[in-house]
Amino acid sequence: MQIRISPHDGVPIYQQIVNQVKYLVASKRLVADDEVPAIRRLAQQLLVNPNTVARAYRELEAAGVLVSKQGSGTRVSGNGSPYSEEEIDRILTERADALLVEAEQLGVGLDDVVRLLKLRKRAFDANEKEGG
Amino acid sequence: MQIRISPHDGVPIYQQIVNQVKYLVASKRLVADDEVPAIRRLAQQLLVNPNTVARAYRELEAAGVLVSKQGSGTRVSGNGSPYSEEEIDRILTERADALLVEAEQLGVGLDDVVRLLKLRKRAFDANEKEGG
DNA sequence: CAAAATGTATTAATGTATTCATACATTATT
DNA sequence: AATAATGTATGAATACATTAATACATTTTG
Repeated sequence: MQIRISPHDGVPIYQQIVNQVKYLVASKRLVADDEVPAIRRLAQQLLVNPNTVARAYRELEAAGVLVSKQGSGTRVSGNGSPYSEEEIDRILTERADALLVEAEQLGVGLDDVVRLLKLRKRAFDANEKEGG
Repeated sequence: MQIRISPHDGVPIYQQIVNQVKYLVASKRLVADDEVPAIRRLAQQLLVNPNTVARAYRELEAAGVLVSKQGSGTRVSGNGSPYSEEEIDRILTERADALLVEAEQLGVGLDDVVRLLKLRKRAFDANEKEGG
């Protein structure tokens, strides 16, 4: 699994792992039932303590991205997120508000924000079949 | 100044103050040259240590939102953000990507995200003349 | 059944962030 | 000038987050 961490980036290692796995799933590089590396194996690959990877996997499981089974391994979840419609709306509204305030503060209008969002979405989708 | 903090919300007090002042400015409840409460006064109002408010004001000054002058007071800045076009683009791109990954993860498509964003923007603008 | 691989749980060590106590410097006010 | 108001700076106490060390439980594999 292609993951790169920056040990002194300010953002915690386990969080970097979470973000990148989410990205891999969102961009279809990882799909349902794909197996992810064993905790100890990824830990060795990243030169990091196994507990750090375990924590990342645990959070990803809580987010509905992965499913772990003791003795067996960890795989990409087939189901969607474990959140209710209401929770999803609350989460996204919160993020949307933060983005709007930030943009306003930086002098960027709604139209430009929407434009940027669509641009990034395209860049995102373009990556679906590449890489590996 | 209407600010409410939740001391044990998980998010730091100084950060809550920063967020809310940014919100007040973004929604035009505070405009250029408006004076904000003195550090000690807001601290007393919020039942918080003056240094906590001082830190919030310091960060807001670094973000170009406020301007402090020793002995005089603190006011809303007239100028825009202190960031270059390049930095603004980098900041917003980062946030946009995070939002897209989150939405994808939650099973929400681009169209719905854009719809939500426009909805929130309207709710935002509707508040410009109210409150106080 | 035994061994090896996997995830899980508990506790401790360490680093970082947050808040506070206190003193200082500058400006406005009288 | 004196006083009071303001923001600024420094160091310590405390709390929190992150990572690590170690042991445990479950499942697979032979």
